[in-house]
Amino acid sequence: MNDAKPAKDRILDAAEALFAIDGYDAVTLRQIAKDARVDVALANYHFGPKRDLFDAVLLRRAQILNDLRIKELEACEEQAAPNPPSIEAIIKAFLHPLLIRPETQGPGWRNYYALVAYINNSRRWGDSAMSKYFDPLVKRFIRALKKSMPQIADEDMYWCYQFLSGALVLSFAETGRIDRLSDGLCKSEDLEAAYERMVPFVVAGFKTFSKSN
Amino acid sequence: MNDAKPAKDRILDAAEALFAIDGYDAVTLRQIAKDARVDVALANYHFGPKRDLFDAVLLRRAQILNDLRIKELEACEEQAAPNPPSIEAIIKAFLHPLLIRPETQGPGWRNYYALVAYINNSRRWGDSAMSKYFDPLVKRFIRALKKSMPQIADEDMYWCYQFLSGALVLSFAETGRIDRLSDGLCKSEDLEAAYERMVPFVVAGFKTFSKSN
DNA sequence: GAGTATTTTCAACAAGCGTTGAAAAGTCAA
DNA sequence: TTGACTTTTCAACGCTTGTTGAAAATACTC
Repeated sequence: MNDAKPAKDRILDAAEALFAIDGYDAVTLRQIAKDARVDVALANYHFGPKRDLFDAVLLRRAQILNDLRIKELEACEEQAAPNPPSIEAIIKAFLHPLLIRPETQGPGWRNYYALVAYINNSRRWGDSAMSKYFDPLVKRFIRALKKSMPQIADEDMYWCYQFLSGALVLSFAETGRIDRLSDGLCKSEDLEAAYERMVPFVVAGFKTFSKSN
Repeated sequence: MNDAKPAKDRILDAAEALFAIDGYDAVTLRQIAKDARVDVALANYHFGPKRDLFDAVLLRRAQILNDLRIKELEACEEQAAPNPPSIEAIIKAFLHPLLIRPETQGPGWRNYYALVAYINNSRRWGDSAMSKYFDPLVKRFIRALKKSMPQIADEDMYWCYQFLSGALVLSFAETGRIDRLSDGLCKSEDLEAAYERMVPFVVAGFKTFSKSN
């Protein structure tokens, strides 16, 4: 909510923060406009109807995140060449860019992750703009994983990714659930803690299916 | 939508189906009433305000499901006594009752799972009626897991449950994502397929942290 | 079958919604 | 300073929302 930012960005920021908590329908353009210190009509002027504003919020960060992921994947592939990289290296390339770093700073990214959780777990937004945007990236990672696990059955691979996706998306949404369950011992905001444990957890899961039987 | 059912149940069924797809705010009482073939005002008469109807939908099945889970957990504990049960047995006791069985038949349960995904991944509904209802059960399972993994650190245990929760909830929500990613090879509706793979996946994940280091 | 309770419908309320067209303010080049 | 263009505000539109109080219909008891 920086005054220096142009109104268009302030609208995106406000929309992102509100959508992240309450979802699409509970948020009104008037709330967004108020938080952005802007008239209601301006959102429509810049982004068109409400649904298009929602898509704009989603797409703003998708490119940045996926570029980072692809870069890390290619780096670990080059490093391991001519062999395929380890499963762990691929999983890390997928998860590591989500950690808040110089490239991905500020509360906006955290709100964005909550929004991804909202989309990912919904039946309604399955074919939203973001899903279309993420699918190619995910397929790219699954191809890489298959090279490192030639014995795995295709069905097993897709289900394993589903589990990874569910674990990841819930953990980065910062719902506060783990704080409540653990009586404050674990913190939802501690994405590093989630990352450190998620890597060995899902790598072990994938490896269960990479062994021949 | 059986005519034989009392109107109160028809309202709950219709609300469940609509909330499962579109979430709380996108659904109107008029849609619910229409699907239940009932006047709008009747929902308010039976359940009070909209929010209370939502809670009623959530709580209707929570008790049934959690009773089944506790029963399976106690059964496997008895069978293993005086030793603690295996991790796999505990995980199965947690997951197995979710499969559609004589006790849990019909589309209502599938809609309910989608609703759980909606709640579980949201910041907004963290302290909803359902969360309060599920927490004691989850704590009971975590206690059981700790007995079977005395070496595990508490933080690791909670994060592992978080991953389990995310994987489970996404997979049973039947979002259609895996169908799209796998070009139809995997089916969201195939909860048995999800279950069969989820058990070894998360058991391997938990075991990563049960070994001393 | 009269009379009481419960359930269901009807009609309407105030409030808030997304959207829009025209007016105002601001920006910038010549 | 003018004039063209973009950005922002203003005021209002038609519509839908959740909720409500009274009337009608149904169910139940004696």
